[in-house]
Amino acid sequence: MKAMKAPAAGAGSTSNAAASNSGEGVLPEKKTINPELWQACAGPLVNLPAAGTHVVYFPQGHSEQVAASMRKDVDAQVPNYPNLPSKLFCLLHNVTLHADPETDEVYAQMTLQPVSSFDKEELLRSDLSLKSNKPLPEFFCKTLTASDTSTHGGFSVPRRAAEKIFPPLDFSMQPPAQELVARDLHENVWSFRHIYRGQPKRHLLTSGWSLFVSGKRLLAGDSVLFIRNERQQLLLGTRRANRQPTNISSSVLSSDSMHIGILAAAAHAAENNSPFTVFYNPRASPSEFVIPLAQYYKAVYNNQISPGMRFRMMFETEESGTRRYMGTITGIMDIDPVRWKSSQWRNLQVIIAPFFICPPPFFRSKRPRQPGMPDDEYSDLDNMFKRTTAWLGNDISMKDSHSVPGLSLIQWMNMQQNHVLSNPMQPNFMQSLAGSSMQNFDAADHSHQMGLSTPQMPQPNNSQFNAHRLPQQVQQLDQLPK
Amino acid sequence: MKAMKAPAAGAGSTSNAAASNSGEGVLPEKKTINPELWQACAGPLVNLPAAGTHVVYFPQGHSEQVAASMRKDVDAQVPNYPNLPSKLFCLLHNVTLHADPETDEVYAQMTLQPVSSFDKEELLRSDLSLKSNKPLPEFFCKTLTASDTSTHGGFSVPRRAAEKIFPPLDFSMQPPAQELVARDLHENVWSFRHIYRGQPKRHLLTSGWSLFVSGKRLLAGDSVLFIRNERQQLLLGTRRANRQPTNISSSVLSSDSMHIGILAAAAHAAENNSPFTVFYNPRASPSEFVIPLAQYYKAVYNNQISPGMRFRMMFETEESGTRRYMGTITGIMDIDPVRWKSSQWRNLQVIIAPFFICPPPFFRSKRPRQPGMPDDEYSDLDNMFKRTTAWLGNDISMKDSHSVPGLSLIQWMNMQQNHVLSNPMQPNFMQSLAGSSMQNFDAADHSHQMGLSTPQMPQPNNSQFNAHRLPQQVQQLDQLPK
DNA sequence: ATGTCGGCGCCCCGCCGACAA
DNA sequence: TTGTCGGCGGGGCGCCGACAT
Repeated sequence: MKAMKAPAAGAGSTSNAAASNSGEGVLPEKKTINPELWQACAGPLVNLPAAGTHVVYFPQGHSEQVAASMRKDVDAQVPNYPNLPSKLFCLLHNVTLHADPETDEVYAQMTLQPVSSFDKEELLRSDLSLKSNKPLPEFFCKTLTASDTSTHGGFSVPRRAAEKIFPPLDFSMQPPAQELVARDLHENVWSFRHIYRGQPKRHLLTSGWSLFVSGKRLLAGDSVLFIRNERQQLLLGTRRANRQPTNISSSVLSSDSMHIGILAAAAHAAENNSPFTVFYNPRASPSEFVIPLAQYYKAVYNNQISPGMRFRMMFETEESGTRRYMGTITGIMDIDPVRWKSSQWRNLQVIIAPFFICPPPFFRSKRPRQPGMPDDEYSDLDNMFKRTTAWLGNDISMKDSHSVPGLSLIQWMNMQQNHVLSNPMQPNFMQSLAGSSMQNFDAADHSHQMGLSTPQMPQPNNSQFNAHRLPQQVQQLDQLPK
Repeated sequence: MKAMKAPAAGAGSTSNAAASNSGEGVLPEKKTINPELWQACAGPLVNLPAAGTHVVYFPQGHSEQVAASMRKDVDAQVPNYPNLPSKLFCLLHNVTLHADPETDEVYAQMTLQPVSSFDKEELLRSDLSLKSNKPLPEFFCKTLTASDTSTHGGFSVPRRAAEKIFPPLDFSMQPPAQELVARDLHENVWSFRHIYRGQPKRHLLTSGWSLFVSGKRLLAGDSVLFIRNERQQLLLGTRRANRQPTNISSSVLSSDSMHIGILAAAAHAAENNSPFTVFYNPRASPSEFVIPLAQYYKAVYNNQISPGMRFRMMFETEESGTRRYMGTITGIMDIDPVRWKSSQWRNLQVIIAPFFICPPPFFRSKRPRQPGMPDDEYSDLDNMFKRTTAWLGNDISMKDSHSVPGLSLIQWMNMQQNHVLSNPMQPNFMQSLAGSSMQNFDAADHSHQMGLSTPQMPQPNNSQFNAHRLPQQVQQLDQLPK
């Protein structure tokens, strides 16, 4: 069997027509980023507002993103901007998608213009844009193993993923094989030899794979994802596991100046109602800080937020799916009452528990799974038990299975640090938690309310719910640059 | 002859004691950067002020550095800061040296505190710090050829460089060879096999070299430099040729916000006399924007700046040496009279000519050269003729060879765009020019003064001096991110 | 179903002098 | 003096199934 020569994978692809060069135009040779691939790399919980609609911008959240990117907290050198409110109502002029040419890290550039008022029609248009999300195309996401990234061999494709995403093989060949061609976020073309061989039989990517690994500088623990779009084309993206903060920018600007720049730019725009530009990095930022106006209104005016209230939270799984958890509000207070008084940014303290509707013990899913899709279901439920029982103990009784799928709460209403830790080895947890979406709950059963006296610092062992809580690890994970 | 196995070049070196973590502390595992190596990588014209002395800070220049790093000019979205003067007198609390862990790009972090006044003693101390620069250690710098960076072979060491920098070989061996061990800016250890072989005989680095090239991701055109310090240790650094702007930071902060951040941070510090932090990137910044106080005073108060005045300008050669050129002032005006009125930043328009003291035609230097050292002499003078006659024409008469080595002018007094272009194929020219140092001249002979009516836009062909001037190319080179 | 490893073929990395600029 | 290339030997890249989990 002769090995097929890898046909110049990643060879210089010509850039697309430079169309989306509005607004800032930092990168002169801007390419058009495929929106589906961008969304897949960003994760299933990320939802960008639509251009032309109205949004709410939170300077606090923007500052948090910089702090996370710089692995440095906001410090006291930053001056106060008394005329800058904790939220700005803005018209979102423009949204362009980007990807770092070195790391493939996805981010979005938004041009915002503060507005002093808006009418009902604009609110409705924002509401409409919430529902117009077409379903994501088929894709799968796999975390690379040591074997996948070593120079010793190729890439082992999960069976269901290969059958769902890749073109069907011609099984009359021995062994069945074909050439796969996929484009990345920068329109670079990568080609792989896809072969079905071995004993037992399995799907493998061989020729071309090592060029991809070395070209993208992938390491074990990073993830690769393949998409088949509606035109049956293959797209592929990556996600880095080791989220090193981009301290590269520290060679240009001090983190203090960055924070000042964000606040001063927003303050200047707010005073003059002039447009300004922000960058949103969904996988570096703890939370979304630009949210649709309708989402804000539903959260604030359609619900009575109070301690004891329960709601649904969405978390991202390792395979880029989603999973439900339950959050219980334990307190409402400003996270920074000095600088940002009466802010709605992270003003809820929450504890989190896994969310079951009707979990039969040791239930094993028999129906066909869809590993890559945001399933929002209970596939792999035995695994879930393993993880949850490890930190919640065995004496949990979930009585609140009667969920009321209520109105959407907004993602920025988030717990501060008062949450039960899931698996400390799962760094995605904090990030997913921060980006979680919420749905309110039947608030009738308040038997599990914590009633903490000092909500910022969780009191251990005052309830079965936080019996295994580890405040130091919570603290530590909070400071990860997720 | 058996090839020596490369002894794990670049294997994980342990970080030094974290000492210099004052001020910002962005990088927690800060290493102590070797000052001599940092200086060599920064270039012979870079001169950092000493900590504890007084300096002058120019927000305009700081903003220019960001613009150069972002490949984007300052635009109109930046608000005015009427209370921010064009220069700030500051106490320089702290200077720490850094190097980008990815690219080895050198930069310095400075903590400045604006002062409302200073006394004579502080001015004298600043003056003293100007003279206390001990001579640089021996080093050489070579631009890598295609053969140097290809996987086909090793590194060809220039003969004089090897003899001057490397430990002497034992010529009783056949062939003479030894192992070289050198540390880079991050205290990583690289080892090379240094061998003297071939017909004709030459110095080569073989085993270990390719690991260095791939580890540093060096390409043909990049430069590598070796230093032998006073303890006979080898240090090595790199310089990238393709100065791609660090648009990585654009995924965090818009360039507008960066400019605003710089100006707002300086304005806030100026109002409160509070400390602030800046980063100075000598090879990305067009000019130094933090200069010693004494240097400023000498330039402003010891000289009568006027059109027609001549002075000496220092340029960096490709081999990291220096070369003199002559500048003639053709105009004095604000570069941005709206935003920065009466600023002394780049308020001189200058034309440039090569500087000869007594150039014998087709003189060929016979004395031993020192390729790496800042020679400030006329080695390679025939080459210089080739370059200069190509753009100045043949009818140049230099009558001003009687130089008066006057007081130092400061580097920020710089031409705007009104200069004769040297070799368009030499991208270092603009950078060196921007970082040039100046010495004033005998201003008696004004016969070559340009007397331009519209100084910003040079009028072609109104003098023998700008007969070959190419404004468009000047413009183009000006926008390079040097 | 899939992660890891021994086996091993062959490509290409990398050391050599020839040769020319 | 030094940049490039043909020659060529050997290390490691990369394809294979075995085997374990």
